[in-house]
Amino acid sequence: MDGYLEIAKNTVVGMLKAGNKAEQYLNGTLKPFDISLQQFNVLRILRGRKGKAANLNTVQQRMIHKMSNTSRLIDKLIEKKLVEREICPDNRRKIEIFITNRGLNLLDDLDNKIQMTEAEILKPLSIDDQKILRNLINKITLNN
Amino acid sequence: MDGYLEIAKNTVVGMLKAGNKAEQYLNGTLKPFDISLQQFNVLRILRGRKGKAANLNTVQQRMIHKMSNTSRLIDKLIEKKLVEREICPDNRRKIEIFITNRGLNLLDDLDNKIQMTEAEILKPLSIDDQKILRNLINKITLNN
DNA sequence: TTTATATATTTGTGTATACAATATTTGTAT
DNA sequence: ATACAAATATTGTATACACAAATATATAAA
Repeated sequence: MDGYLEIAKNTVVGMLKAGNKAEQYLNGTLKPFDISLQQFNVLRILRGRKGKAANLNTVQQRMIHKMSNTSRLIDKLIEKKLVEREICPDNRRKIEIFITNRGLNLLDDLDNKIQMTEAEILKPLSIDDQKILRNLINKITLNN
Repeated sequence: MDGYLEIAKNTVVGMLKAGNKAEQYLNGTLKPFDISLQQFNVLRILRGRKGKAANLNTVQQRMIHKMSNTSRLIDKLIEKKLVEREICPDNRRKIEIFITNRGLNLLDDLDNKIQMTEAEILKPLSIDDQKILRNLINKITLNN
């Protein structure tokens, strides 16, 4: 294997490892709150809509993990009373999902802790390196 | 949220997305061969040992995904006759795992396809950018 | 030698995930 | 209107996974 392919391989393996490490750390932070990273991200997506409803399709498109089963993930959040689901009156195929006050409060509690975890993950990098890394990664995930 | 924290957040989210994208692509390439990314990586680890045995502990440490259940993953590879397992004679607690010829042949078949997938994932980056990305990521995953 | 402790792997079990199949509603063409 | 296709979400099902508990072996201590 020549140099070019070797670099590509190492880069991709590194991406996998880095993503996995971030996931481990974040899940560790979330675990005491009995919530998974995917659930947390859905909550953040809903908070970002600032009261506006989101239908399942929209949520799915913005999710980090493109899992095929957002329905059941939402079910779990509903069980915990962190979100609510209604049938969209305009189009009864769709559903509308809202974050509850309880969900918002949970995110408030988590924000600091997640920030600390993010800082921990990126600790080996200077702020300038972080910017470079973010820009390179953004190029890769542009269409996702 | 101020700039610093925003950068960290975006960087971490980007890492998650990039890792996920890479995983999706690689799994897509592997799927026709009825093998998962984790199984593929174990096979590559074993090939890297060049005939030397690896015990389960060693494999687990080198795996990209630090799952707790390497036993059953090995079981799957044994079912497919891609690896073999023996009890270590020196220390009967340990097992020794080898890749079979069939496993090596499968890796041969896959090498080109995986390289093409890696190139596809990294297509948006120049080779210099790939090096920079790899170096930054390596700093993050140094202890993993 | 017996007991305790550490190491290495396997197994049990509940949950998560991927993928396909199935409703249900809407839009479109005949 | 009726039939057909598309969009949207849910459910079935097999597999994968995380985590803890159990098993088996080895090492150390009393």
